[in-house]
Amino acid sequence: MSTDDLPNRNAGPGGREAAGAAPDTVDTLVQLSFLVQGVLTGVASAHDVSLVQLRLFGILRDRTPGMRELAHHLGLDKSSMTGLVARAEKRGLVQRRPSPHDGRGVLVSLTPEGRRLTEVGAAEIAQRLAALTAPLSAEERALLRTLTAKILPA
Amino acid sequence: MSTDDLPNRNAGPGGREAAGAAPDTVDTLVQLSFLVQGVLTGVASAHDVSLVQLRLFGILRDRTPGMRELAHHLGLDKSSMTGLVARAEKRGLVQRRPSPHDGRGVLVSLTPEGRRLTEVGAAEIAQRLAALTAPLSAEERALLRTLTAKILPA
DNA sequence: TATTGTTATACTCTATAACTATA
DNA sequence: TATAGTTATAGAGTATAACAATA
Repeated sequence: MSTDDLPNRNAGPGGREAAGAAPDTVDTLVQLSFLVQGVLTGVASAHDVSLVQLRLFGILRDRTPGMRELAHHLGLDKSSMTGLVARAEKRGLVQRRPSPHDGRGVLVSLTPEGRRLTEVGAAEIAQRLAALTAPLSAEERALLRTLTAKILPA
Repeated sequence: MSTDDLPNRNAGPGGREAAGAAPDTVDTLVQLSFLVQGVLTGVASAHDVSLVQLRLFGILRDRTPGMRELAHHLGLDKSSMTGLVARAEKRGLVQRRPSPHDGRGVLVSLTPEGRRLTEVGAAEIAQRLAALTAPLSAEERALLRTLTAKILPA
């Protein structure tokens, strides 16, 4: 949550000279990312789940993947999925069922309660982030989308 | 790292109608935050430290705080600091010394090696994030800073 | 043999509660 | 009493390596 994170301190590579110089683009991106992640984490913990759990549920909104695919989506090792899914399952938020096509595989899906939590969480995130961008006009928001789209991977 | 995170799926509150509609501002912010955090985490783990450790070092660049102040900066409980600092200390990256003014307190500071790692890490982050914004013109970057400044807390 | 998933193990990170020692 | 910090404990999250079952 703190804002004085890593890059900068008026002495980075490339060198900002003036003492009271405006924060550069890199700083801006870092601070914005912490702000947004703080919102995401806050919503997750308001529902007693971690951000990774919430991301897991988000993936399951329109998919019923196996552990391997899930691990890939989350950027985790497959062995990490076992516990993650097991904890969510124990709380009745997801369910694990044997794959009909592959005797080795399981298919993970949201329970009704898990889906409810997911939708509520998504709505809260959307609402809180919309509030964050409230200072921007519609034109400025459009501009922000355009600029960000040039940065995000295709 | 996955991009299909929480908000949206063409069915959020406020409702995007068209099927192939452009991603909205909220989505954009979430994706951007994950992209940036991925860069930060990647740089940290390239040096075998966590992002929290790297943030800790960043704070210590121009301060010699006590555990309590450190915990406040990182948004952690003071009891969490003990292990965090102890692990960094064991690796020779920070040092803990008794406060001269308060018999109960300790002052945490970077070792020369810790400072080296911090500067290298900050430079790598700046470099990688600059690369990320390379598709933007100087004017566009300035615009991005302006827009973001309206979102970030004063 | 290759793949899917789990288990065993070990570590980091985090919080709560209880404690020590100063103030 | 109040504050700074640590310790004890518990749990989540993560990875590596070894394993079982199936393909």
